[in-house]
Amino acid sequence: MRISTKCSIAVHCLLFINEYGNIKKTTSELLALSTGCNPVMIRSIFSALKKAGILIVPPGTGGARLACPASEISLYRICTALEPNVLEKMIGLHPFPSALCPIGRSIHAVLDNAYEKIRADMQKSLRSVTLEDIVRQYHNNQG
Amino acid sequence: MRISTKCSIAVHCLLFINEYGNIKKTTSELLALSTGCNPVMIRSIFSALKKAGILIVPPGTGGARLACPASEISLYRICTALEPNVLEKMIGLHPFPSALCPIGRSIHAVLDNAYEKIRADMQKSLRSVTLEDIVRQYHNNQG
DNA sequence: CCGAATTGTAATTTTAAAAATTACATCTAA
DNA sequence: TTAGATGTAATTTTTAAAATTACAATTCGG
Repeated sequence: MRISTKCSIAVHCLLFINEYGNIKKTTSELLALSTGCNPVMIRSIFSALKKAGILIVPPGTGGARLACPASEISLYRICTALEPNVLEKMIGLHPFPSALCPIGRSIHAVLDNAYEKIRADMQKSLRSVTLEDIVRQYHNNQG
Repeated sequence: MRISTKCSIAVHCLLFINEYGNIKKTTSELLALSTGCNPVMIRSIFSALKKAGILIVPPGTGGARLACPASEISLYRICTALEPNVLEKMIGLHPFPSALCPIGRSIHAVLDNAYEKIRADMQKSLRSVTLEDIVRQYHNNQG
């Protein structure tokens, strides 16, 4: 699985809430309109962000708001909130190498070793970008 | 799109050819057996590796062999041979943000800016692992 | 306390992407 | 010339992502 569009939708919503959360009641309906996806998708994303301590979502009434400063919300936190094993699933393994072949028997162990390095680098990279950076970029863009 | 299983299958095949290419005629049929996928998939992967200057595939007769030293074949070269825009497709963008919303209008530009950093880091990481490393790991694993 | 507006979530359907299969033309060397 | 390969297009199957439907639970103004 790639890093799905959910991550981009989540960033979109968090940015929206950060910028306009005080002047608009940020409901799943409103954010569905803004992102162009459906309200159930938004609620499912919010549910995951809530569990991860990123977002406060008052049930019943609308008006989600950030649970912590934007500088503490990295892309890594967002991605793993939405899909805990995102890095493991990022690079696909062929599921049925032959046990009759010496390469087939050890390929998964060998690849895991190589991919582990890629995953560690990717984690570091995803940690290095925060919602704060994205907010700054949005402001520059609005210039 | 994630980095598909094609990349893992390609590494499997290249490792096989590097280790046993001189004592076995490495046909698409044989590698299909070893990897557990079908011969057409192998031929399609070989076709891409051939165009990228990684593999020599004599048409008609079997017996593919490496076109350059294992130390020059990085995971990045393999991945991009198989799917040129692999990094661009790695993180999904939601396709229809609303043009009526200020966030909706600029979200793609803002995300592209953030994701570009992730992609650059990922490229560097994928470049840092070569078939030579994987061959070494295979030998360690064999004891 | 009622009811409109909202969140929470399970179940289902639709859509899109990955992989396998089929088919057949082309190439090579014995 | 023929058996055993590769090359590739077209189709089908399988799997994963996303949308939709449905409805229970929550909140708060009146």
